[in-house]
Amino acid sequence: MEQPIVESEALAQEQKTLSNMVIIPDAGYFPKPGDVFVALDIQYQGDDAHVAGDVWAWPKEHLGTYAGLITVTVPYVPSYFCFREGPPLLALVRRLSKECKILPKFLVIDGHGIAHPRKFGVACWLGIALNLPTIGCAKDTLIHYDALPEKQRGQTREVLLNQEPVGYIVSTQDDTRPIYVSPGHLVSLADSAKIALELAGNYRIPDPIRNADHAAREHAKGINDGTWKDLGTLEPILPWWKEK
DNA sequence: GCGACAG
DNA sequence: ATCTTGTCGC
Repeated sequence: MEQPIVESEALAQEQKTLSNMVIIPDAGYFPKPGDVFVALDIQYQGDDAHVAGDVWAWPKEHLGTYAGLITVTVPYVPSYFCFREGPPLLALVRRLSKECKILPKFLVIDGHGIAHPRKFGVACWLGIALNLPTIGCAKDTLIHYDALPEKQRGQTREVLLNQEPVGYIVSTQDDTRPIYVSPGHLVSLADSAKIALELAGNYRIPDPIRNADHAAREHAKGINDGTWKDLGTLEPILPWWKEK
C-alpha cells in the first residue's frame, strides 16, 4: 500500500547517472550462429527470488535451463525495478559462468531496456554490470505511445520518449497483444526488435524467456519436471555499484 | 488531489 | 510479481 516515495529522488538520480554509461550504438552487437545467450526471469515468494536462466546457441539450439535461489531486500517500485531484480539476475549469470562455464555473448531480460522514463531499465543495469549486450522484453509498457501496431506477427511500431525512439512495440503472433522490446546495452534499437522476433516461436513471449519463467516457477514451488537443473542457493551480490 | 505504474 | 474459479482451446 505504501511505497518508499521518499527515496525516489535519490534513486532517480542514480539511474540518470548510470544511464550515461549505457551505449546504444547505431550498429552494435548482433548474434552470429552459435553465439551462446541466456534468457532470464524471476519468480518471487515474498523476498525469496527464484531465478532461472535458459541457455541457447543462436538462433534456436536449446542448451539447458538452470534455476537458483537468492534473497532480495529491495522492494519493488515501478520504474525502479532494476535495483530489485538486477542483483539476483547478476548472481545467476555469475554462477553459470563460474560453475557451469557458460559465458553468454548476450542476455535477454524480462523487463525494459531504455524504453524507460529515465532510459534505465533492468536490462541496462545488467548490461552495464556485466559489460554484455542485453535486450529487454516486457509484457507492458512504462511509456505512452500513440497507437498499437497491427496484430500480425512481425509488425512493429516505435515507442517514443520525448520524440526520440527508445524501443518497439512488437507483435510476435497473429491476433495477439504485442510485447515491448528495447535495447539495454551495446545493441542497436532496430536489432533489439529483430532479435526478439527471431526468438519468438509459437507464443507471445519469446521461447527462451518462457522457459526461464517455467523453471523459475517450478523452482519456487519445489517441483522439477526434469527440464531444468537446480543450482541451489546463489551467492549474494555486493553493492559495489554504489561506491564511487 | 487522483490515477497510473516493467516485475 | 501474487492471491484465486471456472472456462475455453490446442
